Amino acid sequence: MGCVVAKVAVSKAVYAIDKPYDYLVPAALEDRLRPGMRVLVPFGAGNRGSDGIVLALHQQESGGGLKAVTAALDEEPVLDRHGLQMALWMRERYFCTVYDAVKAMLPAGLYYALRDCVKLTADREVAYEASQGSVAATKLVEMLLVWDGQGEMEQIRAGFGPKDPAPAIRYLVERGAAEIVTSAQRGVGDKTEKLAVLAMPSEEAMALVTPRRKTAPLRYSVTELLCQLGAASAKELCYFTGASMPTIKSLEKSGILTLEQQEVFRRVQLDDVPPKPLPQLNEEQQAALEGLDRLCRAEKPAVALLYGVTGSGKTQVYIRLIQQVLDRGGSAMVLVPEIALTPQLLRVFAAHFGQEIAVLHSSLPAGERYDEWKRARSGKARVVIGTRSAVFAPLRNLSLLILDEEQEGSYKSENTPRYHARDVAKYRCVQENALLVLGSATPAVETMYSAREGVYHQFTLTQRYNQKALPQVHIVDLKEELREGNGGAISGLLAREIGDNLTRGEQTILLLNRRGASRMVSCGECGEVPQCPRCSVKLTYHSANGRLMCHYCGFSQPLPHACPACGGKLNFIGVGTQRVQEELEERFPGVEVLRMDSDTVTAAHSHEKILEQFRSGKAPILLGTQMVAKGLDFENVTLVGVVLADQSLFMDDFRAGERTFSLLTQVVGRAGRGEKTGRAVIQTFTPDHDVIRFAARQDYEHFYQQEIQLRRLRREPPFRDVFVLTASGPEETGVLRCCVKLRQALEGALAHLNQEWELLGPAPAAVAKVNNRYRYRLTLSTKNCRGVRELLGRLIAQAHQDRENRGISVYGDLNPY
DNA sequence: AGCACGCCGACT
DNA sequence: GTCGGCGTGCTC
Repeated sequence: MGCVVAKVAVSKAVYAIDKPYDYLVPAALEDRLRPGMRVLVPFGAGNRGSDGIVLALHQQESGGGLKAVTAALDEEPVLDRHGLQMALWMRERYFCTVYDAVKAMLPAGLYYALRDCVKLTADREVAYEASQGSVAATKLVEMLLVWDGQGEMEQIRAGFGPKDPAPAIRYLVERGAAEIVTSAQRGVGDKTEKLAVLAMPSEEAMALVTPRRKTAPLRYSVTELLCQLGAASAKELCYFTGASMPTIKSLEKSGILTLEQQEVFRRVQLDDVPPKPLPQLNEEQQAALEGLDRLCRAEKPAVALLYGVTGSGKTQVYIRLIQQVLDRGGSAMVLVPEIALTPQLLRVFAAHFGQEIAVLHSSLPAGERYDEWKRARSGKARVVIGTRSAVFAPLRNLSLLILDEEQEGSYKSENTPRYHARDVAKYRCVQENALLVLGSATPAVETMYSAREGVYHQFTLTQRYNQKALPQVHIVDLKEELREGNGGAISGLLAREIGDNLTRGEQTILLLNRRGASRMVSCGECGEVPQCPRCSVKLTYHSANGRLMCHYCGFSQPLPHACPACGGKLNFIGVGTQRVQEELEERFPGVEVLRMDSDTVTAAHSHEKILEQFRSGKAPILLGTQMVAKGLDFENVTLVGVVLADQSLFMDDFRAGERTFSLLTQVVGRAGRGEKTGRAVIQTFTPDHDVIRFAARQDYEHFYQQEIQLRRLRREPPFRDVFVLTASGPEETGVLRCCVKLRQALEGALAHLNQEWELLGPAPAAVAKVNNRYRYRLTLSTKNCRGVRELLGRLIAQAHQDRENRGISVYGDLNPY
């Protein structure tokens, strides 16, 4: 007698034991179940429910000893053959489980939150009867009766406190008084922002929390703040008071506030955008279009670099190219960096493709994201535009994939699976025989290298839009400024230029590198700088809420009145945007300075609103971090100032030069987009640094020449790949021991490797401790090949299973930074 | 990682 | 004599 067996990638299987597990398909599901559908299966000794995805189905003589699939979670496959293949590819390349990859590929709205519940199967008396003999079981019965006979595992754990409820549950289950059920419910996830609204008159609310002000200070502070505001996002409440989500939740339970779903990213209305005729192209653009279109129609997949200086009209080429793809019945995808996905950009595309567009963005509300995903899958939308994760969008007949600003770091995921959208895009284009277009004014060194080597096709746009000259750039030596007694953030020259702009009624953009934008406090007496108790970083001061905060773990505390160590007076150090703003207001009294950084960008004051305010010309100066450098086209901006160019230059990673060059080039290009010629001022402590000089001249060619030589010399990408293995755990010695062991195992295995390699470490990570976990890393530089990936995968799994490594987690990352 | 099975000390 | 401590070993 034959039976159907499903190979399933299981969610609860961690990396070390991740493999396809065989499950019997019950007769009732035999006709319905297909590969790519998610299922609910029992897993582990406790047969707890786990979700999984069917990788394959096959006939087998007997299914002896196999467990059976509990239920199908989908009506239709959520991944096709290519999708499943890609998940397997991601596992090998990014050292994640197959299901981790699957989760990254599916929209959050489709994600099932699995809840284990304990359900009483007997009535009140019988249940009590059965629980006789175990105090804990009796307590559990009482708890469950209060909750109408059923309770979630989380609730029960909370109710039991430090005691483990598992034995009590087993006790009842064995006696047939209860059962464990796993329910799959579409989870909304915590991605969407919750809006807290005061649920009663403020006097009443305050009366409720005031008596316990001493014992529950956070509840008090949150309520107090909410009374003032009436409504605020839960995130903001936490930010300003230092509370965390449980506090808010408990206030909700007490009926003091209610939580409502709020859309983080308002779905941009694209219905009312008037259609536009196709853009006219100049000769260069036309040549690029024709070349790209030829590649797109070719039998074989290809990669092309569209290298065009800022303002050379890459977008027009994209639009024409997409139109031709649509005319042939294909579909296309445009990926942009996180910060570049603005309503303006969406409108440009909507003007040409209208309802054919689906927008996929990680901060879209889960429901809408799911809708857009479905529109793409059904073929209703044939142009997907989105950020990193949109690379997985279920488009059919994909024939063109555009990665704009391909050098941007936001294409690399910093969480499991640590994929790079460029790599995934490349893989996908090969799978589906599509053309991959990498667009950039400052391509990643690896990309340009491939283009020069003839691996990628290259198309170049050299002419700036309406033939505008590049801005005049001045480099200011801040050492010189210091010698002349100006220790402020704004040099004499920059101040004069700003002054000129003010009198002329023209606008100025000032950029502060994020790394330098943090502001710390330091004791004037003993020099102490308050540090995060859980992480090895200094706390940074946020004036918006008057607190010292940790950017790594979210810890925060009110700014102390005096030094906690010696009682001395605290001074502010570091040049933050706030500090520059103050300095500007001093120098130019009465002039409005718009500030844009992660502090000022909140639910109420979005990115877009600030930019709109600036665009309308109300404020003469816009000051901000990286976000001001990207894709802003303002007619009236004639001056760009880089307050401090050095910060990103002296990081200890090989991409520092490339990133600095790209950032400076982009921001300098922001000056003079309109009729008037622009100027730029770059302030730096290292005015002779080549990267800064090349960027000032917008000279990518020489920057590239120098950088590629350096990379060759140092054996960095593209000549080799970098694998970083990071171990983290609560005890430093254990983590270190784990790394040393890993290193030894690696060295042994690498000895037989038939290619060059170099192994560094263990060394503490740049931030050695995060959330009370110490982090050490090994760095292996060698050419990325299957052998190395398999070796590393094996070693990570091994480390995971090592008894000595309890509590330590190890992960691998390919070409991080 | 979880979770069960299994073998030793503090209580009814 | 049992409840419950945490030391090994497996997960279809």
